[in-house]
Amino acid sequence: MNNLEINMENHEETAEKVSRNFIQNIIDKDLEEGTYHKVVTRFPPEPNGYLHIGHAKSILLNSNLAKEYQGVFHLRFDDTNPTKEKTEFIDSILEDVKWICDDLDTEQVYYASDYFGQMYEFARKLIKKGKAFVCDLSAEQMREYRGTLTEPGKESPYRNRSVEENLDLFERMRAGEFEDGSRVLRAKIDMSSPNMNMRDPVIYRVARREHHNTGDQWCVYPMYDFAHPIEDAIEGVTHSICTMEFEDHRPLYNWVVQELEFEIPPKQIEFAKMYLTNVVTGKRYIKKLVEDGIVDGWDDPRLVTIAALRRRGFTPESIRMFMELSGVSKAQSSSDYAMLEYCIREDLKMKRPRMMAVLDPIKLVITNYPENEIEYLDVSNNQENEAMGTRKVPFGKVLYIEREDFMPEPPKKYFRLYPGNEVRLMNAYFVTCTDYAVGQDGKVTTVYCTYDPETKSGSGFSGRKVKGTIHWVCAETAEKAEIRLYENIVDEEKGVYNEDGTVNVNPNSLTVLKDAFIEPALAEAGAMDSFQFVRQGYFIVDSKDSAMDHMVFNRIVSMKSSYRPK
RNA sequence: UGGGCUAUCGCCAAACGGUAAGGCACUGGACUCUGACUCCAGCAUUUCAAGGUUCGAAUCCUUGUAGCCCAGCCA
Repeated sequence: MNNLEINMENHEETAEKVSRNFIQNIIDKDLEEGTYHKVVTRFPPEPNGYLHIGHAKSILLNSNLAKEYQGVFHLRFDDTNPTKEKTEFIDSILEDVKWICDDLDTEQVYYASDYFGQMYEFARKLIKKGKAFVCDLSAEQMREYRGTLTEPGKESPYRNRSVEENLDLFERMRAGEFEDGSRVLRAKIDMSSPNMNMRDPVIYRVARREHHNTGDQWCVYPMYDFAHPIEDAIEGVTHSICTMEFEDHRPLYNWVVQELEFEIPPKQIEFAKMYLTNVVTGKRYIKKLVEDGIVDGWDDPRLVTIAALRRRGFTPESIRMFMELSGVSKAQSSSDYAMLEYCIREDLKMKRPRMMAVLDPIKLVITNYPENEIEYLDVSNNQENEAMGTRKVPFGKVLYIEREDFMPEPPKKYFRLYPGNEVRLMNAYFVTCTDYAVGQDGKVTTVYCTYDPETKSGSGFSGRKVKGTIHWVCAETAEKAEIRLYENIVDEEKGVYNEDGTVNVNPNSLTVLKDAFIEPALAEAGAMDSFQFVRQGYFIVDSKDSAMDHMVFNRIVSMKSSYRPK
């Protein structure tokens, strides 16, 4: 080993020092002190909607932690409230979680509803300990008894029922003897606690609802605060990582864990939710947009549900990278959408082919190019990754170029085509603009040029340089395509709803370009293939319906451009 | 105005009493057969504010200020 290699090694060691987040610090300490010996984490969605980008943070945080500590990660459906839950959502969540962490297998999937029997017994245990009671107060009465944020609550008149009576009543609740809402089981804690969650919280309610998993087996269902710690304990979860709004629930979580005397008590840790700037992440808002028909469904590419991002062309790798770059903390924060775009650009740029497509075409005629001749140029699929090989691209006398790549009267520092200027046609020849034609509407229709055969791409020509390079597509062989440019649908700076109650929708959230042309090689792509359209950004084949006479592409992200006229 | 939590660059986020990492964004410049990519340079004399302790404070103490969460038989 020579000195250089030694230096490199040292360098790598120092560069490896990556900062650890506060959760890793907690786990490190727990392991060191022997509180736990194996890390078990979980992601516990309620199947009442589709997952969005914010959930991806929780999924990845939990699964990565399990991986890092050679532990186990569970996907657990927190399906304790049948009034809101649907199998449609279970299916979508399963699909999305599998997509985000590609190594999830079915053994890691759990259902809270599978523990209903055990939960019922745990509730009885609480009753026997004198720590829970059946309460006959109505919902409104209970609200009155609860007190306010600044005033303590009053104890329920049913609080001191005997253990026997409570056991009997609870049994009859379960047997279906009482109407929905007529009685609940409550934990007996402290009505004067400054923490509202500790004021004798409801832990079981009566609800005659068909459950997607247990059918009509139950008519009493446990509440989150009671069920969750039990679910964690049953599964051996060590670190129950949730979002900040549950911080006030931690004392109750710990109360349940303690009163039920679990051998290895799970520990709840809270972190701040991920918000994205100018994007709707609230589940109820997304739900409303779907229900109101403002978007086409939960996977409409203008949303940031996982399904929508997937359809828009984001890769799981890009989402993972985004979460890694974002970090974890307890401070309320909102990540910049630009960072997500950076991640998908970064992920795609080396691994997807770069092809030519013209989104807003005008014709370019090469006056000195032979009539009816088509030549096939060798073009690299990705100049930065030669392993991606080459392809043949047809070239002829008549081409399409981008409307914005020609200006009759160019502003200063415009490097593209204008009368008298010479530019490179990418992967082909230099052309000089000699003339142009304008249609009745005053818009340019055709640009006339001459080309210089000596300047052919790959010929090594170095006689002169040009400032601009533009892309093109051969008119005779080009295929037609439809391009959809999606923007995130709602501008949250203005709020999701306007004052009159209408949804504040970005009117330009979807732009459809119907007259785009793509090079022939692109026409062979299958649905969900992604490409970089040279100088246009990254696109994904969204639809290739044989009934249509063209392909449909969605834009993932546009490219940066440092040219801004005026 | 009860309780809980948070406050470090436009946006995330490190720093754990020893003299403010990094990424995104942005701005210059170099390179260029993509005005992309890449590269190089610049971007917090200061950590919500004011006091205090200390040789030394983003870190400890005091007093304020601002934001978020909690009064579902939702999760």
